[in-house]
Amino acid sequence: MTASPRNELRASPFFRHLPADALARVSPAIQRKSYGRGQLVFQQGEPAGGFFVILAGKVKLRVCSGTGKEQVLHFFEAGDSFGEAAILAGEGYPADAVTLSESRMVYIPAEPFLDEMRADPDFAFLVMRSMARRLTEFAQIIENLSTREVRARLASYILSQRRRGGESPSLRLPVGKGELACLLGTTAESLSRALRNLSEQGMIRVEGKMITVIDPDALIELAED
Amino acid sequence: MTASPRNELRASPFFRHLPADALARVSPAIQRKSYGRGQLVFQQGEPAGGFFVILAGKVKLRVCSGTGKEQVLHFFEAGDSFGEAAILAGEGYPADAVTLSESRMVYIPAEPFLDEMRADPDFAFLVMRSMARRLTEFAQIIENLSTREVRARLASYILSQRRRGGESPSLRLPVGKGELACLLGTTAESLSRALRNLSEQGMIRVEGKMITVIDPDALIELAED
DNA sequence: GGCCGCCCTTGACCTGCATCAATGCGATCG
DNA sequence: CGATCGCATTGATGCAGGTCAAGGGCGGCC
Repeated sequence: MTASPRNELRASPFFRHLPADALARVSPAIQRKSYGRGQLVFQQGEPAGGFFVILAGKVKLRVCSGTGKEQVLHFFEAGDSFGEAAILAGEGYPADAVTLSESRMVYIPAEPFLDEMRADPDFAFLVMRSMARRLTEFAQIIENLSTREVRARLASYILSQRRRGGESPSLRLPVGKGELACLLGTTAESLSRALRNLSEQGMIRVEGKMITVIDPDALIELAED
Repeated sequence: MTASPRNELRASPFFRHLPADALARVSPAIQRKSYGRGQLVFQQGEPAGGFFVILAGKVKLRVCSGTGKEQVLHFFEAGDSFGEAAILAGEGYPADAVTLSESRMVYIPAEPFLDEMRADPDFAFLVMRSMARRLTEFAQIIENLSTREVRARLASYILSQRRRGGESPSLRLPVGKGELACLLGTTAESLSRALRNLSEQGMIRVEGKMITVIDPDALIELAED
């Protein structure tokens, strides 16, 4: 269990590249944390005292309205980190983080993190790049939510997953359909109908969590709206 | 015209704090650019070779769907900078930038910008903070678009503008109502109806671009959804 | 002052999608 | 091996808000 935190940290892109002495500097400050499924890691508005690296499990970042409607911003899995931006903004976490499964993580307090960035420009650039990417990702979400209908968002999501999977025609949904609906800004019911529709049109085949792309060009056209 | 680019740069938060020698280092690389109203500064997907600081004028950052529906991400004005994140992400600009009025700006190429960040950690932190803030702002937009109805988004916008204006009860819209509608993810027609509705409910008073908040508590309740 | 063009408003209509409610269908467990 | 729980599907209905079309106000400009 407490065996080798450092080796585990190496699994995160944020730490993989760190020179050994840097890792040694931050190591003493970090804490290990375990969560059950569906637990709140932090909450929107809570002061951001540190960030998290996932060793095992899945986490969603989400915002909620007063009436309970939920919108997922991002799904994280083992090796990912989240919460860094909140430290830099200095305004409290802008969203909730909730585990989707039993998870183990490390918590890195703000101070050693900021010190390390100051000391190591390459590390700082990595953090910046990751933030900048997230920014373009959020811009994508906004574009999808605001300008596209549900079927188009779904098509766009399927295409993006296919790209990540090396253009292989079939892919496995990383989360349940209810959660996916929250990422796409719709409901489980509407997503179900959209999936059926794309199947009927012969663009995809759906078998549980497996989706096979049959007609990529039709999907692309649909996604363009 | 060419009088004193450096003094003008000082108007930007990004450069105000820079030591004189740093400013001297970047100055030779920058270019001044002028735009008419409604011109495209850069386009979604275009490789990001640099970023912009506005000396005079207004600019909107927006995404568009294939069918032409537009969603504004942010309005920028004199002193603001935009496009930095695209350089760091290294993936091309994630949105369009369009002038809302005649504008003068400076263009700073990526290289001297990156060099300066490497050389000056404080500067790098400023950039990071600004990106992190934009990230929380985008999260807000996503929350609004996805989980709130138009009237609630409008209420939320009015309250945020009131905060910026030092809690003064009356505020002036920085842009036309058509543009504002695009920021709120709706149409000019729907925004018009929402404004009338809030007026009828006695929450605000509307006179052209001037909005007076009459019942802040009601607005707050409405914004919570 | 009067004409024109732009932005805003208002009304009537229509549609995409959320909502509600019921059922299906595996997995897990006693 | 049936009972149960979580998740997914399907159908029926209602509504927020987008779209289309027609004025209305106002400032700029000749």
